[in-house]
Amino acid sequence: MPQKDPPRRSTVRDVAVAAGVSPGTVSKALNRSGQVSDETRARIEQAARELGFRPNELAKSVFNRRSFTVGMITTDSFERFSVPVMLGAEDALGAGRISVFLCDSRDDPIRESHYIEVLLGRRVDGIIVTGRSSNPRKPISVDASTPVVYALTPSSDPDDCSVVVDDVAAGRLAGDHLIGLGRRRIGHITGPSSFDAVRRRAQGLAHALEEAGTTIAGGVLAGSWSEAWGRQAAQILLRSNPDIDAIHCGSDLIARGVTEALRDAGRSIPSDIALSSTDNWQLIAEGARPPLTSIDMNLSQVGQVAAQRLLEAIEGKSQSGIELVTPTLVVRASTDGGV
Amino acid sequence: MPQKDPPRRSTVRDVAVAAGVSPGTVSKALNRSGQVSDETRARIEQAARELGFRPNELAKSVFNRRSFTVGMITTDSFERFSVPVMLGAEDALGAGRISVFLCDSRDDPIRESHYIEVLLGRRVDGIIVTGRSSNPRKPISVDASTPVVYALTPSSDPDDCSVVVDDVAAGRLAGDHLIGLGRRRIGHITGPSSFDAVRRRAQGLAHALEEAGTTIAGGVLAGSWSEAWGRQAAQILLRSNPDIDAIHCGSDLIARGVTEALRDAGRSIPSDIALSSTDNWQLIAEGARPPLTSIDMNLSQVGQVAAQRLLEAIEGKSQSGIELVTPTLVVRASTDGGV
DNA sequence: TTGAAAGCGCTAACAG
DNA sequence: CTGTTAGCGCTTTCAA
Repeated sequence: MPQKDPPRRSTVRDVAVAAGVSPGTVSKALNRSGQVSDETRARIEQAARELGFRPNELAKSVFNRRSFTVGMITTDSFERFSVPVMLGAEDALGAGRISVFLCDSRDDPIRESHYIEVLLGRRVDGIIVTGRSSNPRKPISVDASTPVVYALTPSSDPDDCSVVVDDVAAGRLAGDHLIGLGRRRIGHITGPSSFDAVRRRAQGLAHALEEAGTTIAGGVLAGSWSEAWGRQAAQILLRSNPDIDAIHCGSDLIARGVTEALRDAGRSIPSDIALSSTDNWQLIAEGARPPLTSIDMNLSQVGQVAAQRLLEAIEGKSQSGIELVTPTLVVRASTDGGV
Repeated sequence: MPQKDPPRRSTVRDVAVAAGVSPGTVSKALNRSGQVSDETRARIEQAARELGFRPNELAKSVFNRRSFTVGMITTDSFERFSVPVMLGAEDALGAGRISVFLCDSRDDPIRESHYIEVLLGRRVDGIIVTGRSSNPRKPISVDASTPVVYALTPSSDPDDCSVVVDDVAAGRLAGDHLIGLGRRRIGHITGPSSFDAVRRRAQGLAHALEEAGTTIAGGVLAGSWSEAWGRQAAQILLRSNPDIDAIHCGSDLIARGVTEALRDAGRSIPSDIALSSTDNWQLIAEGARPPLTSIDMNLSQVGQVAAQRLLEAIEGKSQSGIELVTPTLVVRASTDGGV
């Protein structure tokens, strides 16, 4: 009879003896299953309260073969992008009384597979995989009975279920907005062209401009995600296309750099040049001079939808393919001189 | 005989029949406990591999009364501050093969106590509570057998174990640095004085200046954590103390605002005015013109130490009181004209 | 060296 | 309405 040193908490049996009934009856009373007389139930609940009884969910899980637990693996240390996704997912899952295991793989395949082993050992009901970039990734390998949903970073296997941001729509949204303001000579300064997101956003922007009979002024200026690149690219653009009347940026940080270069060049925002960007990173967008109009990628919605799909898959109704979440335009002073 | 629909994975018993031995022997062989002949062990491992057997940690936990799982509760949605703490903790715990449950209470007491219930039900071995501010908080209520460590935001009960950043040292570090550069007329622009961190940092700065025979020029300018306040306060300071030769800021964002105001005023950094700040938020500090010297609060170390203390408490060696983590100075161009 | 049996904490089936 | 029994998956005495 092994007796361990860890804390011995009160059990169903303890409650049973305290209430003078059998363990089975305690279970029924506390779970409102089966038929128990009000009088007995009251006595049991009383005893449970006095003993500070809290049912052991682990034991239930063993019995139910269901842990009400999911794993969330990120490759990017939950930086700016995956945090909102993760919170959205946690939110949606919490409502279904499911807890989330946090795993930061740091983009290391060894760590990642280690985490997968651990999660499977803990019998998670499913796994959400998230990352930074929207470039597809190799699917993780788990036994077929554990559902997996990819968020933000899709799986390269089209049979998997992925939920990502609609980058084309993001570009188009910005384009339509600037066009709607009457601008026609619109530049685009963005991140490295190795990112699918960069290419798709540019594509969406180009489509919007095409419909208005124009093209991206100066072409797509792809560089890095930094403020420094924003400053530099803005200078290039002002030199090549001095008559430009709007610029759309691939990130808020880039846009910050652009605001500075424009100020240095004596161009005012938005009257001379309207400026929009992507991410809607509040602290950055609102702190800029002027505050930035930005495309919100609705990352927490990505997380919520991913969680939703995972729940469905756990229930046996699994989807496959890539689901797109639509971004939203947030207008601020950098395109809105009116207010 | 309840037969559930959830996936039936292979069990010790399955491996046992496949290998033609008893379950007990499988357990011994796989855990390298007890004595098993090499030949039998090989056969068992072979069978386990073929069946894709993975031990059910939940069942082990029930037996061991130890889940190798901890809960992490944050009040601030894992924003900029608690993310590094959480990652540091996850790192330290992962090494001990402990998984982390993520709980975002959003500063809502109802949600918080709900999460605590859930965590205790899942029989976590311990709980880490973290938040945004360094102001003490009311301790969470759990049964005495579940250890709790507070990170970043200390418990108001001195008998609890808390791990926080040393704000006084942060202020002193900045002061010593600026003094070391030969500056003597040093201003301080910081966040709301309702934050303990704000008051303690100012205090540390003041001490450093005192030792050099000076005081904070213009007094402590306490406002908000925004860039806008940084801009505004810098203007105030330039007016009241035009001969100022250094400014220390309570956050990188505030410092960003200050850089702009100084540029507008035609003061150059660092030759006219040296500028230092707090947080070392890399993206922000490095993107500034010039890049900002900043005090790194070593948040991930806070998380690591908290995890360490929690592990000790789980082993029965619990500490109490507040432990301070020392910040680090990161020098960049805003105080270093030399390079 | 191996197997049989009992138990971790909980629940469901079946009697009474 | 309540108690008994068996079993979730695993481990650990204790015999053989």
